[in-house]
Amino acid sequence: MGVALRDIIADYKTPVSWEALPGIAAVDANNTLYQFLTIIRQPDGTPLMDRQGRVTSHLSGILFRISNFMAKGIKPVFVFDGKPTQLKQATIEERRKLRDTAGEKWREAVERGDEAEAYKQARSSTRVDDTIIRTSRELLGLMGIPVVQAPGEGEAQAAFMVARGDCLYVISQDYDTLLFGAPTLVRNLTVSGKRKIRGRQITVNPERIVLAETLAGLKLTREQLIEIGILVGTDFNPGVEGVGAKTGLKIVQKGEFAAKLKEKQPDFDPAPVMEMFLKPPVTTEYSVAAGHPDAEGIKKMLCDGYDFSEERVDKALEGFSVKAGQKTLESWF
DNA sequence: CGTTCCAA
DNA sequence: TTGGAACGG
Repeated sequence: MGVALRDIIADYKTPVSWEALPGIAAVDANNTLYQFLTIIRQPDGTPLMDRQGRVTSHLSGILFRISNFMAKGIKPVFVFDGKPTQLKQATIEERRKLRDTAGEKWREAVERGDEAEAYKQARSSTRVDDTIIRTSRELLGLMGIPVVQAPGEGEAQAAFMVARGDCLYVISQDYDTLLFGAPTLVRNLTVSGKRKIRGRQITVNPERIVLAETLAGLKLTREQLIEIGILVGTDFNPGVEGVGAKTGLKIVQKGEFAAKLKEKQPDFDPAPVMEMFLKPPVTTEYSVAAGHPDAEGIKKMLCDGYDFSEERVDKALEGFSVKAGQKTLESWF
């Protein structure tokens, strides 16, 4: 998915404890929903569904994660994607094809009883469609979570909101927000900290990446970081074959970005992509103020509408409303 | 992913 | 009490 800068950013990630995170956080909504939909599945790949067969994985993810956020003093603002730019069309089309193929392979794997393959293909067939967006927004509204509609990329809008000081950091798994200028990015903000990767269980801790520290450490300007992104490939351009983050870093540090592109992709003009990261469409028409959670409304939607257990929803709401607006010990100092 | 269950 | 397995919808 996101721009593959992991290998050069690794040294500038610092573990961060939950105690250091209270405040307003700009959540990359599409990234979060995609994550829920890919991961909250049964071993054969079937997502959580109500009795009518409507997918509910995202609703489960939102309910429990936000309940935990609230209990820890993290006030999320969900930022949704707007209209994709023309630059992204090729990527969108490519992803659609991959999803469709995966959907077929999933069905085939289920038929022949290959559970591991079914799970893998099901994940690859994940799509954050209009229904997922609509139902997520409905639940967030009932929870009193502010929602921001980005004019373009949600990641750009989230970065902008942090840069303006309206939010403390962006929550996303992708590094794209750094290219969009997010001063601080927090990854792996999950409660359990445990993840099963290929049968192995590993502990994943929340980590913080400060853009200024990363640029200083790599001796780069933000424009140069974007240049590396362009070389390895972004949602807006395919990248140069055989160039990863480390090679890209070397090329850019030697000042050979333009020359390398001219050599490998003579017909490609990187200026519009650079422009997209430096001056993306964003809006100041938003509010990060949280509303009051409507416990009855949430129960009506989830329990009556989507067959959630009332007991579990009640429990999630408990941590929610009790701690909402309550000062954490940390914030007194 | 996050919660709950259950064996040790 | 703990942590891996099963469940949730």
